[in-house]
Amino acid sequence: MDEVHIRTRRDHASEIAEDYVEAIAEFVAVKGSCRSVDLAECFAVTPATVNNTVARLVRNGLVITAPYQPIGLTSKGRKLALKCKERHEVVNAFLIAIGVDAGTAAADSEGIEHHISKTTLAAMKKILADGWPAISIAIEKQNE
Amino acid sequence: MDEVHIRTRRDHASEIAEDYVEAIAEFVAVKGSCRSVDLAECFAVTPATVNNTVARLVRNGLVITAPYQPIGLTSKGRKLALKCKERHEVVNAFLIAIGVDAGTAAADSEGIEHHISKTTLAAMKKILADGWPAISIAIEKQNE
DNA sequence: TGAAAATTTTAGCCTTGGCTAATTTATTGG
DNA sequence: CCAATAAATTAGCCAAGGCTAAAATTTTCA
Repeated sequence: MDEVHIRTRRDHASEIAEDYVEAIAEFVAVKGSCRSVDLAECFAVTPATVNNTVARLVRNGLVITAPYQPIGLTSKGRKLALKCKERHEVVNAFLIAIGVDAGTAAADSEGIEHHISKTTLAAMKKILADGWPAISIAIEKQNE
Repeated sequence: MDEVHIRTRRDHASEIAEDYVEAIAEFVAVKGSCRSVDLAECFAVTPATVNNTVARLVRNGLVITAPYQPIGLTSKGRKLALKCKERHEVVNAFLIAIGVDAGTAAADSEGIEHHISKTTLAAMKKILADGWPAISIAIEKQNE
């Protein structure tokens, strides 16, 4: 059991980092640059919190910025952002595929994405690409 | 976007509480009582951390205990534990159903469970009970 | 241009959830 | 029964991630 919870804790430590790089990449892509005020609005936190968090991400080598300047990603940050974006989109699409409404899917995928392993992500992608796996319950029920 | 992240933060704040009540319920069920040492081993944290966390859960009305005594749940705690256990089991079973191996399913469901809304949980349960959406339609058609 | 507005930063505070080390209390075996 | 061991608590530390309030900087527009 331990290893499981150790991973969960590790996942959590990187959740905010992942959310930030994903958002920064998005703002840069959509409006050309990313500012503190954008992230504050996006995450519903104060500018002070953004400043604090961005400083940590700079220390971690994910983000580059300078005082009163826009916020950008390092190549490491861009790489992470890309991975997260893809994973996020897969989870979102998958939730919709299993019948969850778009609004709920968007909300849930935001929380879920950070806890999806490579294996589970692959399983979701496979289903999105190839359809459902071998039929079990439904047909068995029908055949009873 | 904001509301989504506000919910994610709220979810996270209750994650550890949920994990603890779930574990406490499990220890009580399996071995009759729950001690600090059980939780420390379960979550791979030090006894000091367990003490600290349990004190918080007591403040929050989920847990009852006394110095050097076993750790139990309040009725509020039991109710939460039950809800979490069921949700956890659904997520786990669902991951296995989509083709994820049991070990990965166990690990991923641990992190995912806290971010699953009622709606998504219902979608997973429906699939576990009735089979895949597209297949169901196919069978319905066959039965026409 | 220069004053008001917006943005960013700083300082100082808080809770959560970790840790170690030392102490206290219970438990167990000789 | 009491000493050794195990378990639990306490004290004090830390980083993450929030906040407010005030100061500094940049931007905007009259």
